[in-house]
Amino acid sequence: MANLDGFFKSAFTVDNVIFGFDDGDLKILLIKRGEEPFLDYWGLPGYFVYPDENLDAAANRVLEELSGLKDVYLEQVKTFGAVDRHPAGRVITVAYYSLVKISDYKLNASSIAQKAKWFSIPKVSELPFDHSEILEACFNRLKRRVRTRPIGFELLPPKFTLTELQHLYESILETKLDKRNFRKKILAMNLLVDLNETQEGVAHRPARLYQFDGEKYEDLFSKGFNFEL
Amino acid sequence: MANLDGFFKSAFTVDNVIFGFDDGDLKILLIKRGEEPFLDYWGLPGYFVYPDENLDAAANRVLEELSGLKDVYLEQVKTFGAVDRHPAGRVITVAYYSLVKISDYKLNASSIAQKAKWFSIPKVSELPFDHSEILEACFNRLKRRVRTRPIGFELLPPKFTLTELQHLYESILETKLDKRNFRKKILAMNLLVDLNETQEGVAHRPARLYQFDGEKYEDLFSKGFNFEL
DNA sequence: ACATTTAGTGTATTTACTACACCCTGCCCC
DNA sequence: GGGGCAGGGTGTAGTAAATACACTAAATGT
Repeated sequence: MANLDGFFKSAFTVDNVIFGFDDGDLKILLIKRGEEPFLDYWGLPGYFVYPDENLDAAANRVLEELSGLKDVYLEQVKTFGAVDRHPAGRVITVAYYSLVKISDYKLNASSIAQKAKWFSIPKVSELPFDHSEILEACFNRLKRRVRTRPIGFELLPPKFTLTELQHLYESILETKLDKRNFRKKILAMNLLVDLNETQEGVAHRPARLYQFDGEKYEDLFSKGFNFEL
Repeated sequence: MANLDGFFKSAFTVDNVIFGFDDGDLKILLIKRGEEPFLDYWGLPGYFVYPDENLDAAANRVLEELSGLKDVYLEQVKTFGAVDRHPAGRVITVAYYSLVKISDYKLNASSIAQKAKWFSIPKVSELPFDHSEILEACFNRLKRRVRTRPIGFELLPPKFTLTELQHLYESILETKLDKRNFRKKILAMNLLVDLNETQEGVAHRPARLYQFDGEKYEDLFSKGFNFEL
């Protein structure tokens, strides 16, 4: 084998765009950095990948250390490797996004995050490193993916109303949707279970609650069914 | 800044799935490896990324060293980083695919490639490292991308017939398409220029030749037009 | 000239998409 | 306890897009 020592001087990190949905708004979780560079800036959660750690595992670890959550939806999006993107040397980063139910989320005290906070996406301004570019790539990926895979449900509590679901899609896709057409289409797929329960304590007519039937989806999917919204 | 030295001991490579279309078949370019590990195996072209080189540049370099081609369509797909994927240490690889016109392709003698050869995709068997997985990911990406972006033309000579174009789509999508509906749809987009020329020297009725109008596409695209096939 | 091979064309049917407005139900407040 | 308020919930008609389908045309080779 040729001498490759000169190549083994790089590092890589994972960065994770963590999406949540709350209060009718799509949000992402940012942390106030506790280390240089960019000390005290709000940035994407991320960290170096350990030598004996797979990439997906590293992305999961970052998420779990920060939030305590396991088994969340996680998808690799793109790798960013501009030569000068990190001051400490050659560091490429593998960007992931994940979808969490904000109701499950519980902030963990953590060495890498002094403070974490949910931000509505339009309110996110310039981020350190190339994190703005990473956010954009992940958001774009989510926009496309959410139309062809039933991953929106990862952002909602187990029981949800059709209006909540519609608002979720509206904030991801950044459009308005027609109520009747939306309901027609989503119900026609037969992937929602009507729980015969209604909201409580709302100051208006309570809405019916539904649940997503993941098993049924898997079954249909394996037979060639394509979710499409 | 905390001591991060322990992290700066990794390397990364790019691997490139180079697609071509010839003889009615979608093909990929493999090289017979000239180095350990996996000496003499057919594998994907790829190499280490130099310390001062961006990722896209490295993928372009690999392609150019091998084929002499510049300015080809290139897209990053996914990064593979299993801990044990490379015997020389921790090496993650960023997978790209590229689309070349086989007619332009001219084999370059190269240190990393003793020999290169086009393989029809179904005839590709097990590849070294995780290259089979990489191929699958890139092929899947191409299948999706080709339906929503006019990138198929990158694989055809500048002048082509509608039948050639249809066969190209059929071999990427691995389906049969209806001739009349295909022509109706593609011509309705008004992105093909009828050159008023016909094939010569064919033992049947010669077909008209068309050219893809990339400028027109860019113009329409910027106004919200979506290619969709 | 005739057999072979691929090129090229139109219509009818079905299916999916879009646009659109009113009544219902429960709570709150006066 | 009656009226107002705030969403919840429902159907149809028109339009556009997708599909299925079969014959004639033009060149070459024998």
